Amino acid sequence: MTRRKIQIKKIDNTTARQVTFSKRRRGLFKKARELSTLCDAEIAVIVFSSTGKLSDYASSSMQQVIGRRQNLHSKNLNKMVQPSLEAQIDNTCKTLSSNETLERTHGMRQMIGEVLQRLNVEELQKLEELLEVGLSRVLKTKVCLSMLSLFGGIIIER
Amino acid sequence: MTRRKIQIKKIDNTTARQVTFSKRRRGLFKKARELSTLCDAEIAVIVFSSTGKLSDYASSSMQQVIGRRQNLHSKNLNKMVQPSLEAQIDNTCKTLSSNETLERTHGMRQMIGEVLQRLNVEELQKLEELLEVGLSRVLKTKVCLSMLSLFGGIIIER
DNA sequence: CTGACTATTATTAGTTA
DNA sequence: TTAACTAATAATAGTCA
Repeated sequence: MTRRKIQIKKIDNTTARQVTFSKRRRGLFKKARELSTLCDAEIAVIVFSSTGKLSDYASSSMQQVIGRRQNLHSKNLNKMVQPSLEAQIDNTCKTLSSNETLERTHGMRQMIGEVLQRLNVEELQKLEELLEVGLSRVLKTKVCLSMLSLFGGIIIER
Repeated sequence: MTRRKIQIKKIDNTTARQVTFSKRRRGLFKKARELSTLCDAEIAVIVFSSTGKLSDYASSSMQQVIGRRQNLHSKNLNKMVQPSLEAQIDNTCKTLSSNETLERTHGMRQMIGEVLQRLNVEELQKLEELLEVGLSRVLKTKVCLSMLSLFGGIIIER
């Protein structure tokens, strides 16, 4: 597309491929950012490199769709002052089960977004272990189906 | 960026904004496709227009990340020959609760992907209603926390 | 590897049909 | 409206430090 026109197929040379990956990924994110700003659109871009490394762009309201917090890249990730995991879970449970006025699905989705914004990776892993131990097989099945339903619903509604 | 350089801020004129949206969205998807092909990367791009309409691009392995089936756009979506919703759920439950060798989390994630690929939008909505009725509030809380944990885990691991 | 350079191609803003 | 056209800007493949 410049010194020479190239054809769009996998670049064999590993080094060249990595360089192109970096350049074009930056370009892709820039385009996404511009489109979002110019047209008031919400955009999420998720990229896995061939070595499995994840990077992403998300306009503000899409942060929760890709399940990450605005400040995930902060060096101070684990040093932030925040309530304990237990307190956060407890608070989430209380909010979930007491707020009768929230439409259920909407409330759940919002909750997912809100809590994701407060938990970091390590905490999510602890939470997962916690559930791992506590859930019966029957419950797991229901959980899975619920996830399926809701996770599907978040994205698929169109 | 052509007849004139523009500055990147929301385009006021509605018509112009819509036109630009269409053009640039196509450009964004093309860039994503090229990056995926050239560099063997897995990419998902999710776009909501300002009016809320969803469109997306996903390289093959990312189809399940954005929760849609390869043939979602098929006109024959609802005419496909497939087992009843009840049979699918039943089968999913059996698989989930009988396969002892599947590592739990991995199994769940795989299941989500697999089932999403078989259910269509209407079926997901029916499934959601079904769960709506059946789940107690306590279970809902656990379901939400599980989703949080697993949904977070899918994306956040890096 | 990483960043800067630039000749060229690709994208697109504004225009016209 | 929607589509095609181009002049002009933007992105980038290849190169070099």
